[in-house]
Amino acid sequence: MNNYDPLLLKNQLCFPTYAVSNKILRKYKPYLDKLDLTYTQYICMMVMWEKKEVNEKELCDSLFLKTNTLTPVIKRLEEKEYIEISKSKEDKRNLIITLTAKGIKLKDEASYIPNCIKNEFNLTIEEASFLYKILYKILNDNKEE
Amino acid sequence: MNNYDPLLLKNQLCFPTYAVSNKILRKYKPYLDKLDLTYTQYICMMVMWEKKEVNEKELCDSLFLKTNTLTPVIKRLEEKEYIEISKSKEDKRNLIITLTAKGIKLKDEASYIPNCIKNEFNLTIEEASFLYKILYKILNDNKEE
DNA sequence: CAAAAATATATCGTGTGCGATATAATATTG
DNA sequence: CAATATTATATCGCACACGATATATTTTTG
Repeated sequence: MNNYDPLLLKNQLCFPTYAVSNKILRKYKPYLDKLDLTYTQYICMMVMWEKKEVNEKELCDSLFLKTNTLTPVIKRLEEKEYIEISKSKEDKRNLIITLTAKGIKLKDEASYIPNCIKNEFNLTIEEASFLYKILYKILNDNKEE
Repeated sequence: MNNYDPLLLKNQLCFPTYAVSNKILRKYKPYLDKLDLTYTQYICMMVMWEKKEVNEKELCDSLFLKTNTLTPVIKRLEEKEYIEISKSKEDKRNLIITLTAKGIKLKDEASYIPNCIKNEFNLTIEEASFLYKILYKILNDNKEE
């Protein structure tokens, strides 16, 4: 009597997470295109707007990504002059990333985006806050790492 | 008194969705590597295990992806002989994708994966089922499309 | 204080995911 | 029934994300 098949797409929890993430990125794209930013560049800038100065490790930790992903991204942001990159004098392994004046200005141009995105989705406050809570529970759970 | 900044990473709902999706894909990778499958190939195979035969459009719709992503993926699955690709006779635009015997066998080899993945995450039944519900609400909501 | 371990970053190859665009086949419409 | 629109798929270039690996620097340890 046990017909439950865990390999059915509709019985998966991972798949809708992946599909929703893709859908969100597609929603962002037209807005970010106007600023000539990718989503990954955008979330890097969010960290920079908040911290003003970080090393690459801190940036990686904030975004749950690694240097093999972010090194090329911060190079592109440097080319666009939103950040500056330098080596730390105290610890020459560290890369110091600093927000530029142009980078600060970019925040104003991006400020309308969150509200636009919010309007693209029909979630109640309760749904949004539960979703937020559970996602961070997953993110901060380092079971078997 | 309004200090709420929507451009703070921690005030975003999109970011943890994206980060959790990445985290899930990283969890899958070692298991899927053993089968020489990527996650995208894996979810294609899930559709194939269920439907046995689909056209590319149905596959795209099932996975919320487009042909520019899936055409190369199904070519790789064909090279691995898990599926066969042919043109429909009734409508020559349609690509018919058929599960092979080798593809059917692969399901047995993959059957242990869902339980392994479940054990990597500490969610209660209630959390998982709420998360599932809300993710599909987002996926099936075609507001302004 | 020298050898070993740990840390921070860089580089490489692979496979997505994306919008834009092209093409061929079918359906619709005047 | 021919012109037009729609549909299904393919191709292109770009920017991730990923594990594996390499390198330089700092810290730890015997």
